[in-house]
Amino acid sequence: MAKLKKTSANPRKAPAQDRSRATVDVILDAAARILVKGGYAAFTTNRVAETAGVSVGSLYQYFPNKESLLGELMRRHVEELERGMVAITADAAKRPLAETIRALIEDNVRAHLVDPALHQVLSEEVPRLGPLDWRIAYGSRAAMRVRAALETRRSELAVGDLDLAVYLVTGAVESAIHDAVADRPDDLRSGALTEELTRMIVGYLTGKPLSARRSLRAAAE
Amino acid sequence: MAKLKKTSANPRKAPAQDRSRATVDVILDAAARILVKGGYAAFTTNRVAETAGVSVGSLYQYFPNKESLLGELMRRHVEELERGMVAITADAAKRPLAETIRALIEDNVRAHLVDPALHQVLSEEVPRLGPLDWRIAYGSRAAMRVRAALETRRSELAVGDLDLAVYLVTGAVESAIHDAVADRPDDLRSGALTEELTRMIVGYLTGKPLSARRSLRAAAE
DNA sequence: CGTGAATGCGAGCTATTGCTCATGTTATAC
DNA sequence: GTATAACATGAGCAATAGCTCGCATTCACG
Repeated sequence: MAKLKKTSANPRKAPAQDRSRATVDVILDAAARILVKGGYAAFTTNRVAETAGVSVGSLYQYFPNKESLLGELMRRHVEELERGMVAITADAAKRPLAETIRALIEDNVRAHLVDPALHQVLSEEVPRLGPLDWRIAYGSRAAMRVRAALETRRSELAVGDLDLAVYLVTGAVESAIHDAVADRPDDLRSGALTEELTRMIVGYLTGKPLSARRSLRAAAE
Repeated sequence: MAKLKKTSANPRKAPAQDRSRATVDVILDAAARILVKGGYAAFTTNRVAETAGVSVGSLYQYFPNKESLLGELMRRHVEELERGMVAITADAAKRPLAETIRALIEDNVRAHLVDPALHQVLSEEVPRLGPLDWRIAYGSRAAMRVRAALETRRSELAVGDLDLAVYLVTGAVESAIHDAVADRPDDLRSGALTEELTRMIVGYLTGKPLSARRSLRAAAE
């Protein structure tokens, strides 16, 4: 294996014509398919090019190195993940806390059910890409949004250190849902996991058990 | 890179003399050091042998392939992780639920503070080793133990699906602590995270907020 | 058209890896 | 002391890997 030698920080050419934009897409599609099918071990630039039906040369015309391929794949994924969250946290001040939290969890579940296999490989098997890694960037941005949302309802909260609480809560939700994609897909789809998670989080944050949950759910719809 | 060709399921020789037992240890030590220092990318059999001060030949006398090196490293780590948990869950019937849960969390924190760097590389960067992977095996055994412990106090629980609850709770604890090793080491060491986690979990499981927590902690000591 | 730029090609270079094997050295058994 | 098994060595093989570069093809546009 030639050691990824940081090929002189090469910002490769951006596609200008339609033909090349299609090439870029076809390459990324192939990359995703390979990751899903064979994991990171199968992810070689030669194989990606072959699967995409283009030559390695073309691949390296738009991606300076193998790492950047992963980077772009991750970027696109995060974009999708963040869309919903922004909308929900923006409305936090107008709605009851429990409702916002349930909405966030539901949205997270929904996002994780889109191409779950790729999502999983990307976050479990792909080596860390340094401090610019999407997981870190996404995680901290998500935490900031949730923190801001919770702050609009500070009086309802029964936690001391809000930062710590946000850290705990976002981490728990993210990881529970993420793991459940592989381990408990039925509970994910049925909403059972959403239900329990919501109960756990709301109870923790407000200090009061969320018992009238059925009615709350009805009210939210 | 020669593709790990499952070298004919070779069970290598086990060390018989003291000299060779020392060799095995020195190899595993070097392997751990390399993983911690350079991550999985730096983990090559040649480098491990060199760092250990032995030849590759000697390495392959005791480990059939690179994978098995990781396997042994993981096995030793899990052994350490499980020791405390077994003791605590065994006593679950005799103690209040909240106390058992706090003890489990505290023990998990303690375990994660032993060689945290190695623990992290092992669980984040090392490729999955198939269905025999330690993470899966360990996770499901841990879940079984916790489930059995909770069952001895079923009447205090306010959850419907105990399996789901155990899944949620063990996952949340494990991942929160794991992430906190990297993100919030101070909260981990100060006990703040233990405190909040315990509150969250006990509240969720019993349906009652754990408010008199200070006194509970005092009683546990 | 024709010309330069954009795009595409793929053989093959260089580096490195996992692992073997022929050979040497040390311990144990008798 | 000698034979046998355990242990150790390290040059080097086979297999890839990431990536380059000289050249071919296609496009935009006058």
